[in-house]
Amino acid sequence: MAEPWLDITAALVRASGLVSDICAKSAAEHGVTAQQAQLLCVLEQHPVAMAELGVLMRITKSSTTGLVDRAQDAGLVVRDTDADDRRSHLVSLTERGRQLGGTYRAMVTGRIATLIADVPDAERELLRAVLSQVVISNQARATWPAEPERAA
Amino acid sequence: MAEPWLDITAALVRASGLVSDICAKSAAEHGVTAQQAQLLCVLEQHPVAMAELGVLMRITKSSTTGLVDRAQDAGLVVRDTDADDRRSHLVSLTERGRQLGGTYRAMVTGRIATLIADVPDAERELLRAVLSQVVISNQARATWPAEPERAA
DNA sequence: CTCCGGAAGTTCGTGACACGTACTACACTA
DNA sequence: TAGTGTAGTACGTGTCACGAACTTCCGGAG
Repeated sequence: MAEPWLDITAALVRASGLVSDICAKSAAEHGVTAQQAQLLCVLEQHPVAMAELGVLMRITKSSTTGLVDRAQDAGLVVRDTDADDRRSHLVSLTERGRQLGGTYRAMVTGRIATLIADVPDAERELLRAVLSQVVISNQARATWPAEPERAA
Repeated sequence: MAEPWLDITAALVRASGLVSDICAKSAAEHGVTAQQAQLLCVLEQHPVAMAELGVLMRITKSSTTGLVDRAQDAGLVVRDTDADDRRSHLVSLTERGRQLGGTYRAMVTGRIATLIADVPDAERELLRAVLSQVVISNQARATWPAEPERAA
């Protein structure tokens, strides 16, 4: 059968689904859901208050409560009361959550490397640069950690 | 604050989330869910049997039944018995489903055009070509229609 | 010091959507 | 005709999203 031709919208939407499926599959292989895996990524760098978590993940307060409840039940995160404000809780990773998040990210990274293995280095770097600029300019959710700005 | 540096995995995962959010928001503005919008896209070209729908959308038979039930209740699709095999149903779009699917895709297309408005044409074409090749090579779910192969 | 408005988070009810299991109706083959 | 397999549905379960209402706590004004 003839290979289909994809315009930019089709390419981006289908690529989005492909990457999303890789994340979901990798999460399932770690015994967690895609949402829990995202939570672990968001918490990777430092503890975050519940309200801020909801903002970062673009979900409501009640959804945040449920997601953190289930992650806590699974032993992946803990809630600590903020000493300065007893209304507020800080959510942080347990050792188990940190380790699982690490191996999850390694698995996703490996699968993405396989996905783009046939893309020449120059095109891959352009893909990286263009998508980076697009997600930064459009305030994409930070559901995968970034590195600090590196020297040129 | 310093702009973060994203490697290829971070860029792809965050871009995936961004595009997914555009689809979800556009679907909600049409009064449907993201899954229902995907269903309308899959059915856009021709009616599909239930079993094949599940395969195309990468969901189980029971999930397919539920999704089609809710879309049928919303007046977006109909089921027809296959004359050759009375076990089988073909699912097709209603006029309302076809129209809603069309305006949904136009809305997503417009938002994606805005997303990449600042990307130079040459880079945009390379992005399109690279992502197209990646999604075709990796059998991404066809949750957005393609055009038939066009003459060079 | 007291009171009020607002913040932080939880609870509850609801609905979508995913899965697996078991079932019914139907098709095909020996 | 009987046995095997297919197509789809019903049911139970769990996750995850939302909005409304609630409790606890904080900070500022009077």
